[in-house]
Amino acid sequence: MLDIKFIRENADLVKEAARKKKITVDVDRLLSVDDERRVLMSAIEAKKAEQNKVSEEIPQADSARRESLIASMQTLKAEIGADEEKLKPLMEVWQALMLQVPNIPDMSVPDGESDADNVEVKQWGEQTRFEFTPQSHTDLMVRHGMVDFERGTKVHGFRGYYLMGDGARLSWAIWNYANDFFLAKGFEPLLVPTIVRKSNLYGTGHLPNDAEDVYRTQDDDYLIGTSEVSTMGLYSDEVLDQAQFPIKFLAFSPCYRREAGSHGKDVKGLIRVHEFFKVEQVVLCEASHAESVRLHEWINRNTEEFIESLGIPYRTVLNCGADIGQGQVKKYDIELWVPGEGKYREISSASYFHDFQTRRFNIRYRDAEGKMRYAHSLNCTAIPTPRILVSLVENFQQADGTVRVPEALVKYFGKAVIG
RNA sequence: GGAGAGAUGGCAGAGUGGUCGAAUGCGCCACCUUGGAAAGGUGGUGUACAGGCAACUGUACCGAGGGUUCGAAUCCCUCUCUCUCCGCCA
Repeated sequence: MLDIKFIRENADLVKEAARKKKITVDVDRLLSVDDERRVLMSAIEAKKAEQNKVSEEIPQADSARRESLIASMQTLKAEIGADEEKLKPLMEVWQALMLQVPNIPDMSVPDGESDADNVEVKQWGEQTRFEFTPQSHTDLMVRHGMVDFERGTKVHGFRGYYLMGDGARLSWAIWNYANDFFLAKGFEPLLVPTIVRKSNLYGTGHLPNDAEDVYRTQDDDYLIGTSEVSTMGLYSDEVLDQAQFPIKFLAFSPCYRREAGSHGKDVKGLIRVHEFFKVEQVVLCEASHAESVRLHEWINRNTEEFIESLGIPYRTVLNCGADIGQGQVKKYDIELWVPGEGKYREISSASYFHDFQTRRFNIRYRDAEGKMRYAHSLNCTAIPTPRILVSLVENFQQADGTVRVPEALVKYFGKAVIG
C-alpha cells in the first residue's frame, strides 16, 4: 500500500513503476475516484458539523424552537444518509484500486520481461563437473532411502513426498546448523502460526493478487506460504520503540503453496512441492532508505555466507522489474548450481519493501522528533528444505554413488558420507 | 461443544441518552522549587483523514460492523476476541 497523497503527487512515478513491474493498474481512474471521494467526504463532514452544532442547541431550546430544529435535522440526516450511500460503492472501488498500486522499484532494478532478464551480479564457486555420469537428486536420494515419492503421492497426492532415514537426518542437521549460524548473527528465533487470518496475507501483499496460490480453510483462514506472513503480523497495529530497531527475527515454519498454474513445471523431485520447511530472516527497521538498503545487502549476504559454508556453487541475480513482486522495491535471488539440470536454481530471495507492508499492517514507531512513522520491512530466505537437498546431494555425489556431507554439517549430521 | 462474565486513552479505572475526546489515579513531558536529586507545586500529554503557508478548523474513533434517535461510550442486533467453569483432547 502506498500513501494516497504520495500517489496523487507522483502519479507518473507510480505509472512508470507499474510499467516496469508489468502490473496493470489504472492510476488515472484511482485519481479521479479519489477526487470524487474527497469532494463527497467534505460535503458529508460539513453536514455533520452542522448536525453536531444544532444537536447541542436542542436541549436548551424552548419547545417550539426545539420542534423546528428537530424537523430540520431530520432532513439534514436524510441528506447525510444519501451522501453516505453514494460514498460506499466509491470507497469499495477506491480500496480495490489502492490494493493494485505497486511499490516504486529502486532505480537499480533492471528492466525486463521475465526472470530470464534477471542480471547476474555474482558467481561463487566452480560449477561442479564430474569424471563420471552424475545422477539426479531423485535417483540418489531414492537409492539411499532418503526420500519416498511413491508413498508420498499415495498419502498426499501430486508432489507428495516423505523424507526418511538420512534424508530426514540431513534436514534436521541443516535446520540445527542454520539455527546456530543465523542466531550467532543476532537474530531472535521465532516459531510462528501457519494458519492465519486473511488480513495478514493482505499485509504482506500476497493477497489479493496471488489468491490461487494459497490454501484456504473452511473457516476462511489461510495456510501461510512463508513465515514472513505471520512474522510480519506479529506487530500489526502496534507502535514500536525506535530503540528496538533493527528487529531481526529468524522464523521457522512449514510453508504451503498450491503451485497453481505450474502443473507442468518441475514435476519430478524436490524442487517444487506443495509443502516444505523454511528458515526465514525477517527484519523491521526505521523508516530510512539507507538503512533498508544496508540491511537488504546484509540479509542477502548472510544467506550467501551460509551457502558458502556448505560449499555449494551459487550465483546471485538482481531481479528485473517483471520478476519482483508488487510490494518489493528490490530483490536479489540466490541460485544454487544443480549439476543434473546444468543450471542454477533459486534457493533464496531477499527483498525490501520500504513501508509498503507496514502501512498495510499498521506497524509504526515514534521517531526522534516524536513523529509517528511506519517502520520499514525486509525479508530473506535463510534456508528452504527440502529444496536445498537437491543441490546438496547432486553436487557432493561421488563416483561410487555415495554422497559426501559438507564439513560444516558433519557435526550436526553425525557422519561424513551418505551410503 | 455447553454455561457465564467482559472488551473505555501508554497503564489502571469511572462513566447507562445531550456541554463526554471522555472523571480520577499512575506514567510521561515542560516549568517552578533544589548545590544536585527525591518529595511537592503548576501546566501539558491520543491517532487518522480533509481543508489551510501557518496558527488552526472540521470530521471520525470508547473491540469490529450495522441499527434506533435531532443527538449514542451509554439502547438494540450481528460478529470477533479475552477471562471463568464444565465437557472433549495432542
